[in-house]
Amino acid sequence: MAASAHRGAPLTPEEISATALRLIDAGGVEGLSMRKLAVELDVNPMSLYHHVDGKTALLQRVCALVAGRLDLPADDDAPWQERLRALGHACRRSARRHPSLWLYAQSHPEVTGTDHLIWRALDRILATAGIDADDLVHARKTLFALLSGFILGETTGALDEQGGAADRDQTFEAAVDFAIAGLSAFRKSTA
Amino acid sequence: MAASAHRGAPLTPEEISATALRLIDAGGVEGLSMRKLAVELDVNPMSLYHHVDGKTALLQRVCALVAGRLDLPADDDAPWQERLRALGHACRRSARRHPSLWLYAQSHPEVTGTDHLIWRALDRILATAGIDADDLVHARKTLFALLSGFILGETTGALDEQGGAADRDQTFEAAVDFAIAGLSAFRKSTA
DNA sequence: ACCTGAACACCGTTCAAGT
DNA sequence: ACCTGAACACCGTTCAAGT
Repeated sequence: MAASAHRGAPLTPEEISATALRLIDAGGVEGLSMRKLAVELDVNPMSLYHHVDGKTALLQRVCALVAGRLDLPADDDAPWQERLRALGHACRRSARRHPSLWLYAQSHPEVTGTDHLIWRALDRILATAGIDADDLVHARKTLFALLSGFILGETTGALDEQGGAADRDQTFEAAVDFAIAGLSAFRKSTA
Repeated sequence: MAASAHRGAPLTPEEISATALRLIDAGGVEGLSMRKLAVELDVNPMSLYHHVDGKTALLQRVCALVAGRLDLPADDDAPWQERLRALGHACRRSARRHPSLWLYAQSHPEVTGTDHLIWRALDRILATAGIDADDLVHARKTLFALLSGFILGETTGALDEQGGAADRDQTFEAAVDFAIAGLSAFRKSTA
């Protein structure tokens, strides 16, 4: 009845993270438990604690796994508007693939370490856009809020429930246009 | 040792919600349990189930309690920009008073029922701002995302951890300016 | 070294029995 | 009607004992 000894291979970290991600996608972060993960890996629940430092550490690794798969836009010479749009799409794509994990990560930022990859990329885009140095922090945080909130609303469904038969992709494009126009508030401030 | 019979009064819904809110503010939504709430009310844990339909229903009531205390801006003849700003400040104030509840509510929108109060008020403001009817849904959802994301980031601390010694209030004002400028993307679309 | 059973301190919730 | 004890089906995690 109980899970028997693991089949040969000694349970790699990659296997643990990948399986956890699969369970999260299927049943949500709330539905993941160390015990269920152990069953899925055909292993005694307590064996996991020899490879992971606890549930929080496990979730951190899974977040890192997903973050590594983001395909952020290159720093090419495309117009900054396009790169901004591409950054948003990359995040949305990932969030649609792993909704429950994104929901969790956004409520528990300590688990992702403030997403270095994404925000550094955003900073480079804003620099190209000619944002005043004084306002760069404000601009980054504001765009962070907009993107974060959009993905949150899309993931929870709050955005859809707000009525209006509008297509989600269409709304997202509108939000990007809004952001591009909004950035003028920062560019003009010292003019 | 165990909690004895309740002291006289027969445990009103208001008392339950108010006590739950207090516990949430003190120890987070995650830290609230039916059992702890019962101890706090000096009642047997199972007695609660005669007055509330379960933990989810309890959280719904607590959210409604907090939503009722929002002081949203009046529909006066102040400029729409000011009313927009005031709407944002009202939400931020509430979120700062009850951070854990807001965090929970934003990840579980089913618990708030899409916040009718706030979004109806926002719609009225946008109407005053002269947004095209075609774009109103997009505009509302975009502002929803921005406000929601800002409060999320402020509540979790993700916004602060992004470096920059910028004052939070200052960043919020900058975000409102950004939003006001961004709305021009909607106003010009049919011109 | 690696694995494991039992145990601890929790959960939300059900249900039959009490008053 | 209202309350309650015991119980069920879960959690994450510790720890001493096994191989």
